[in-house]
Amino acid sequence: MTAQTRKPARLDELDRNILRALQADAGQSLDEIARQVGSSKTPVWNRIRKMREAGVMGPSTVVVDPQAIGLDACFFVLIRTSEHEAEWQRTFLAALRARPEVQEAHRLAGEIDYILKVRVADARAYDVFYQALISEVRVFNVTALLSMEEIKTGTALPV
Amino acid sequence: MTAQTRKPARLDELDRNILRALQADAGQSLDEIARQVGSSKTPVWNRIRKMREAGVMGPSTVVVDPQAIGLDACFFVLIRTSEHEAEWQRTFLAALRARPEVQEAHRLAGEIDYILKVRVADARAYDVFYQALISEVRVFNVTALLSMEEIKTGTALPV
DNA sequence: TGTGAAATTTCAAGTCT
DNA sequence: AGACTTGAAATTTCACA
Repeated sequence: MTAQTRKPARLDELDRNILRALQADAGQSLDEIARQVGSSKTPVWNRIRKMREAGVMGPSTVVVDPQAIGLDACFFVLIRTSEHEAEWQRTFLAALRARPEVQEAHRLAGEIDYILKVRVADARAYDVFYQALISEVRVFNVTALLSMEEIKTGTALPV
Repeated sequence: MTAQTRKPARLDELDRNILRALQADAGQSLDEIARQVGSSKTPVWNRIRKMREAGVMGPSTVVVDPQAIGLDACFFVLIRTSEHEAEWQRTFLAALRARPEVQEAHRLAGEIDYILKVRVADARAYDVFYQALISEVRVFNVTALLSMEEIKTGTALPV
């Protein structure tokens, strides 16, 4: 159920064009997409179905402006730990998954063990999050990097 | 055109519920959403329109599985620079925005000046990206953190 | 504002070239 | 395989409470 699941999934040029169009705007009609990729409704629709089933694309979502809902602060958190037992890791991952302010979490290769992207209302709210986290699980060293400006954001992949 | 645009946008409980539903799955029908938030089609539709216009939510997109399109490597790149002139920054930002492998870029407070999230096919492709970047713009120090496992990903905000 | 129903589009399948 | 056709369901509009 985790990590490193191989997804072969051969995609041709038409598939990639469809993905590009959908990433730009998933709310478009089939006709528009078909026109953009230079094909017709039926084949486009069949390919979308196939890619959905293959897990190439997940459900569609809307991107919400964080500031509009009062989430003005974004931190990247670098975490070093001394513990590497399975049990510790299990608790840690569960804690991360349970906290909605953690937008992203990766286990890393090298000196730094984990990196998190955390979105909160302000610095005060980050401290609350931080205190809660270190009380739940033992970590060796934590560095928080505060974002001053989002230069680029987006989930769009170069397909 | 950049940074720190204030978006007051008063949202009530119904708005927030609608956002939650749309973040979970933007492909749902109006009827389903209305049922979930305990309202009816037209008011829900009006609020969605209003929030779209206000920029609270952007266009809907699909999340594409990176592995399915051969993007198996994910790096977080920490960048220190000695230059802080406006002209240098302009060039640097333009370079980041132009490169599709850069999924995210933030200007930071503190010792580290920038953090990037970069998605590429493999370590070799990362090196190509890295060489291209440092040939375009002078940077003092670059640290690349390789992700071994994506514990949590997603754009869903806790609205 | 929210409600209910009408008209226009769009989806999703089946069939045929 | 891709193009036409069709029934069902969705979106968007409009008049009313």
